[in-house]
Amino acid sequence: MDDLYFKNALRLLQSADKVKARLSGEFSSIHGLSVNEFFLLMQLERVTNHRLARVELAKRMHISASTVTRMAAPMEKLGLVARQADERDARLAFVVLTKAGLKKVKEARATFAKQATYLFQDRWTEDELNHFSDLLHRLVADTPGNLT
Amino acid sequence: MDDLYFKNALRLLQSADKVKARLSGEFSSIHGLSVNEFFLLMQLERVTNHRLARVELAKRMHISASTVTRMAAPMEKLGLVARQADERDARLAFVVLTKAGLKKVKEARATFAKQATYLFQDRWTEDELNHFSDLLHRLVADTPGNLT
DNA sequence: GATATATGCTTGCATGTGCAAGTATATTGC
DNA sequence: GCAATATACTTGCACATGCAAGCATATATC
Repeated sequence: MDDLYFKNALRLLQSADKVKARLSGEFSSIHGLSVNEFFLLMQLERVTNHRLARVELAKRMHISASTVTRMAAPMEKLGLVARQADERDARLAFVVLTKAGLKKVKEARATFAKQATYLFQDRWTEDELNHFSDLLHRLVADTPGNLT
Repeated sequence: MDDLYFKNALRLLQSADKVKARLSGEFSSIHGLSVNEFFLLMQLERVTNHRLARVELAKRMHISASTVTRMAAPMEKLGLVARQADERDARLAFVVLTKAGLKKVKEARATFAKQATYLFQDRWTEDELNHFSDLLHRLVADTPGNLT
């Protein structure tokens, strides 16, 4: 069994490396967004009021708080997100999705979907896709940042 | 079907982010190696003569050639890998695993295996693991750098 | 054999990222 | 109410990484 654990973890990371490398190039050149920035926008999109505290965003994306600060800054300059304070707790600085950000994330989603299609289409059956989806879900089901 | 493609690609990347974040911290503190450095050593370990040209290593790891150059330098200082020239083609600079590197990769493999165990043990059946492994394999089967 | 093109590697630069420390605000314990 | 602690965020630093340019060598064309 140990070998099976090892093999699965390794293949998971290698597959993701490959897919991410393939996505990254084209993705950023189309929308001026990195895949990670796209993920950040999607986190905001799916949540009530389209806003999250920086710490919460960090947890959901498995990145550090400082990275959130630094990712948000350029996107704020582009007008995709805005900074919003909390009335009760002056420490909190929400990242909130703007109208322009909402539009951008919808466009980027189409690109991501197209790339995903290239990855699986004509090679995977619907059954395989459903099963794969279920198994992957088990790895992220308990994660508050699961985007699916 | 489009949604299914999208969901699978997204879950794959999110799962990997989560697993990698979890691995990274503990892993580097134990062996002084990053997960990526460990992957590089494993690429060398599994290949004839334990050596690869930098360009070949880059392809197999889905990283740029310059990254290989920069990853190899510190590991060379630590004595884990060495530089080796080709007799026929003076452009080639192989990265070759040393005896110390071979020892290190075996130790690190144990740590990786332990972490992988935490990930799946008590939550996944053998059937599920085998099926997951097969499906992941389809994503990397045609990749020369597949480590499994 | 000389020139043009291709290939392998390195380096300068810009950007992304985590950790530890610093600052500001909240909460807790007394 | 005040001191101690905890939390949210930012910033300095170190390191990782890709791209484009540069250099050296190999291969192709003539």
